[in-house]
Amino acid sequence: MTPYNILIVDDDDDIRHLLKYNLEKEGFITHQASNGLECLERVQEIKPNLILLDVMMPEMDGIEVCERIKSDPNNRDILICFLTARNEDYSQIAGLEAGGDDYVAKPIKPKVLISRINAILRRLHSEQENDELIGLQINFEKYLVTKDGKEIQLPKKEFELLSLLYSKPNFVFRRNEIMKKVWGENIIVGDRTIDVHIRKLREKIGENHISTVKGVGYKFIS
Amino acid sequence: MTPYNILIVDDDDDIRHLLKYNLEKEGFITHQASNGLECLERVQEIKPNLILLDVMMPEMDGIEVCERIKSDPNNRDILICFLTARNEDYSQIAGLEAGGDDYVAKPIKPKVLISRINAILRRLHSEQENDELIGLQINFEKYLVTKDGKEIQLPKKEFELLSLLYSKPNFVFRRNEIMKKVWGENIIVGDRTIDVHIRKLREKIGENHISTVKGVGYKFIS
DNA sequence: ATAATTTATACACATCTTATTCACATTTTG
DNA sequence: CAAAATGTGAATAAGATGTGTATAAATTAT
Repeated sequence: MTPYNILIVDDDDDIRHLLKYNLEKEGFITHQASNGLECLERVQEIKPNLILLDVMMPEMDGIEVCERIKSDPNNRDILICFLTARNEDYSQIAGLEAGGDDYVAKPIKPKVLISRINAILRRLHSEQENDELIGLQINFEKYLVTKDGKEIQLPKKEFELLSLLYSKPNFVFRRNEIMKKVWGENIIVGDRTIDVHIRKLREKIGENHISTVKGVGYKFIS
Repeated sequence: MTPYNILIVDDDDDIRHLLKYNLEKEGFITHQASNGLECLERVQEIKPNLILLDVMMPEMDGIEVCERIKSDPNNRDILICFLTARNEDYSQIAGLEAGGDDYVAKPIKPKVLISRINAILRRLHSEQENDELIGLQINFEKYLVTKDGKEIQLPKKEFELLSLLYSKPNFVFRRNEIMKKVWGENIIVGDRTIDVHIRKLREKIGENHISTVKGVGYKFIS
């Protein structure tokens, strides 16, 4: 989890400080710019993940800044969230058309902002993760798993275990559920057996696909 | 991104066609109704995301239609945008009081309308997300709690304790009730155990979700 | 059929998390 | 203010999972 970089752009010092304080408290790294030009410079320097961009600024307004940033394909991963005065209806509309990803109305309520930011970043995140994930596929007929184009042969038990977890990504399977479904009702095996298979699976498909929920069970991470 | 369903309600065929054309060009799915009663029927059928509702219509005017729709709690997620003749000031006011979410003045300029619709839908979107975020959510399957968009993994006992309280928001659970349901009838643990778990929960999900009722127990605040 | 190889299970122990306790601080109530 | 209840920090116990290695069982090859 590398921390997210957020660039705060507003001509009002107080607002910048307010945002800086709240965002850093949440563990974000923040950077500042007080006008459009400065913003463009800093974007090149630091490649932030997200820009909080005031719409109304002297010299160059947020809309134009946004358009310029978005017009550079190198910046297409940068999210832009407008900060807009209430009832400033026009800017909302124009802002979103200019390629903004969201907007938050002033006066800014820190909690709302944080929620919103997390929501935006999560959206980004899940898209990215999905891309990555295309790497792991299960072929039930052929009894094999394809990871990053490479085919991995799994032994029966491991395959069945993985299939089970994979069947409902992110769903936590309890240990006894796993036991039943993979080993069967009345077969009794030792306590550590599941773990050992999980270990082997992790060795083969990578650590970050199966996660442990202590006291409960395991789940496959999508 | 499932496409949005928009119900167009106007007694003027030309306007309906104009709107239909422009909205479908933007990728929305449209439906039609030419009067209030028909509108109410169609609402039941298709549960649109947004209704564009003419204020001046024979038989039943838009205001009344709006009130009827909004009075059904099943429809509370449906947005209503009035179409109103310019300077028809009274209807604007009455319309918004009746529960409309926005209004657009006639004569309708397609571009303006589209922008407006996008803005409204966007607002809906982010508000929904806010709902998700501000109240925290429990996902029993995934065994995790979502707060402000962040997923929090809770240890078993804490999760069970929270689940219990969360199951009846604002209901006060007595200490011995909690004891029984989370620890079981015959398990005996010290006096401070519950408190300590409550403390940890508070550390993780925030102070203001669980409140103490002295001499009785704890409750989850919705 | 037997040896070789792979897969499954077991077990002891390391490591890490979670649960509980306890002594004491703080708050609330009557 | 005293008594009761709850909050808190730190210590400890209990619990669960990870890991290395051994052994059994099953497959496969010879």
